[in-house]
Amino acid sequence: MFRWVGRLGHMSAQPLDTSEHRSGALLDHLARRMRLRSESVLAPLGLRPRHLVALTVLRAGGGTGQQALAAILEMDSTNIVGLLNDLEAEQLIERRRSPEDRRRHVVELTENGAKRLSEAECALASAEDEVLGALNPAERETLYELLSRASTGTPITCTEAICATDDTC
Amino acid sequence: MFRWVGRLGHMSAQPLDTSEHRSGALLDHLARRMRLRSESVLAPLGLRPRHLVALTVLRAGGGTGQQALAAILEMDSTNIVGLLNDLEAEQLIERRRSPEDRRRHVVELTENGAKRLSEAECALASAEDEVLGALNPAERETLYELLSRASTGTPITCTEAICATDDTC
DNA sequence: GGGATCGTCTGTGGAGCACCAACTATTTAT
DNA sequence: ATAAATAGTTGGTGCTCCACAGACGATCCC
Repeated sequence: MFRWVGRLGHMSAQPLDTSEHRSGALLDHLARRMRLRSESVLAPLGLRPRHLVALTVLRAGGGTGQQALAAILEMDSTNIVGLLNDLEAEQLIERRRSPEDRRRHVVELTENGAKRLSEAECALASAEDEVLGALNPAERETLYELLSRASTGTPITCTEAICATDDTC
Repeated sequence: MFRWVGRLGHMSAQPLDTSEHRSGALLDHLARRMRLRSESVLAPLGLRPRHLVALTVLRAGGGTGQQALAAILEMDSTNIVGLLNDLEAEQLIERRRSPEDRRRHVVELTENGAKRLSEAECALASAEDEVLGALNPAERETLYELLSRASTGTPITCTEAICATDDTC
């Protein structure tokens, strides 16, 4: 509620009363639960969770070089190669040389890839039902919308150094 | 928008038009991004991301046996031991023998643990700002609330076999 | 007493992934 | 034109996470 408490009196701490609502741990927890279920569901489709992440990112913002992709996925670019090799072997993505910079490989989802991704998402319905069972459809949609925006947007509007000061927190 | 399109005509497929909104991949993606940043931030506090997950779960629903904890975290119970050893070594949790079943170790967050957890969440502010930069405070709170409910609740109210039928999806 | 259960310890193996080094193809700067 | 920087690829190394199995003591239940 109030992140500004204590700013005025310069009182030292009292971090207990309103615990900061950080989503990190919950994100981690739910992602794990989901991933465990996804693995078995995705296996018959020849995919792994991380393939699905890559495909999803590519669908959201395709046509990027694979170095940019490495930045988005925050993976080492050398490992991206293997990942894309898997996907290209099944014709889910295409690597085309960029016309304006022929060093660059422009990665794009193929029609096949979009279809496979859809199938996978479809197959994950029951897994999601288990993990997000406490949320009704409208809430799940809200969740999706928020996650989607957070994932693609990432504008980092202001790097306001609020918490970077010396204060106890 | 319309998830009910095509339900009436029993047309076969067309999975392309409105792709199912599955949060799994996005969850995975964001959790990874967050975890990468968390590691460096949490290190000076002597914690790792998975410790934070455990502490968060314990704060939400403490006083459980560690086998129950293993079920919640969906980890092997043998690995829970090491995780709790780490936390107990720093007096962030306590293992007390259950009075009614003395085989059981009831795990609970100590005051120290709650404090450390708060500090960690506080320290993660900048990390979260980077990852969830596209969301405003209200949206982040909504996200937190949804994740929290999904994480703790898990009642799996109705196992309505909507999608379990033969239909293409 | 006998069998099942909880927690603990140890070890093993596979998977994910970061990092390093070397190489090619291409662009850009001097 | 030559040098330096960049994009991608390949191969290898090593660390961490984690599931799984085996064995053990303590305890509960029948």
